[in-house]
Amino acid sequence: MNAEKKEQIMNAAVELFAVKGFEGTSVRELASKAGVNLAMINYYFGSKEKLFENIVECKAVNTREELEEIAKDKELDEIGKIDKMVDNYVRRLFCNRYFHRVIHHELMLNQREELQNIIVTKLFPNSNIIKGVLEDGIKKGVFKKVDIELTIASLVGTVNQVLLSKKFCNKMMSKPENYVPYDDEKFIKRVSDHIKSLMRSHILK
Amino acid sequence: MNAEKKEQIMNAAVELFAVKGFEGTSVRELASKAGVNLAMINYYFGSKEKLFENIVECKAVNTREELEEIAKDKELDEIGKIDKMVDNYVRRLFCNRYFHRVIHHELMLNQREELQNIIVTKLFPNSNIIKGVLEDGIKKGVFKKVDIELTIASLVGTVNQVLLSKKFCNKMMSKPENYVPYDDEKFIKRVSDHIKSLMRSHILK
DNA sequence: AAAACTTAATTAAACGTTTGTTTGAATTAA
DNA sequence: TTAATTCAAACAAACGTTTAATTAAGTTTT
Repeated sequence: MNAEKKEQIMNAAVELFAVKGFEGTSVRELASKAGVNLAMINYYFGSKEKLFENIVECKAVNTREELEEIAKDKELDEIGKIDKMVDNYVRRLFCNRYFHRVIHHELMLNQREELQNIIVTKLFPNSNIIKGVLEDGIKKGVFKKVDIELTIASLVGTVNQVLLSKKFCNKMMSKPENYVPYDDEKFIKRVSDHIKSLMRSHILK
Repeated sequence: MNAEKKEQIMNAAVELFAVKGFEGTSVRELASKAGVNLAMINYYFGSKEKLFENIVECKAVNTREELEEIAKDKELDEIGKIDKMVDNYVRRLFCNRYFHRVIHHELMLNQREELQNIIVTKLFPNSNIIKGVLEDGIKKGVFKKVDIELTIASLVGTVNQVLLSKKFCNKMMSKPENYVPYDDEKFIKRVSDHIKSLMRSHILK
């Protein structure tokens, strides 16, 4: 197995799936972008759908560990943990925005049951860690008794909102149409700062 | 032109596009669901893509007027306006969740430039009205000097987050897999209340 | 009011492409 | 020599769209 060529195909696929969707991407276009022969995709992955599953399995970097480390850090208080998790989460999503789009795209559709289950079981533990920190803070009396689940939805949803539509994002931010906000370090900080401030005022007593 | 049959086709299309995506829906499946002959779709709309454009033009109910009425209401103070707008927005999106999914889906993809422009020009004025209220509140000194654009992103993003993936939503809310939260009046109120509380603590001095 | 005519709506069948996938020969690597 | 890789070509199936024939509805003429 040529691991390098497999990588090439997967990278091309992530970008195409993100921009055109799974159904909107043909294997010919995909092969062309990856610079490999059409038949190589089925040779390596078995089918277009198996390629998709392979991508989700591979590219879902183990983010749980990073978050768990923050959750266990005894040098941080509850709000400090939330701050650090937000920074971590925003940065990671901005970096892997193509992959994240693919995931989000797939979650929206009710196709490919199998794939949905893989995604949910990979994503769920992450939000569970944040949930734990919120619960701790409430128990200790440093956080208000907020709606924990929806607080997480606000956190995740805010990032998604700016991440998922460049056009709408630029219009809202009064940036030119061709501006790419996702590589702009200042913009990442702006989003991070906003969410942290939003969370602080919402949960801090 | 048989307006009733046109409606049938559009309604079937919205639901299918929402669940399977535009590319993932075949005109045969669509015709079958709408209970019309395959050729009727091109007879009435010209093409599958024109049908899509037609849906966006037709179904985008003029929500601007409702929001503008709230914005102009002299009986309400700034935070009262925000409260009412949130209620209005959440309820409307939950009611038209299929259509909203289609819009969101299309905004994510960078296909069909024409269609994207239609959508953005229809959606943009809405967020601009909310923006106006936030600016007024800040000018009057009753609101904190928050990041206005990202505050709107949080508002919209929170609703989207619970609206766009039933599976993830149910998992997060510890509901059974087959539960449909979007018709549950209690759930709508819960989301509304959360966002209002989030906004109040974030923007109120 | 009936018949003749005209236009609109509906249909099954077929159109040419494109789709994902497979094949079997050619090439490369071990 | 053997096995793994690469490739052009072909596969059947599904795609969006069009066609030409038929039915229904509406209008005009007798």
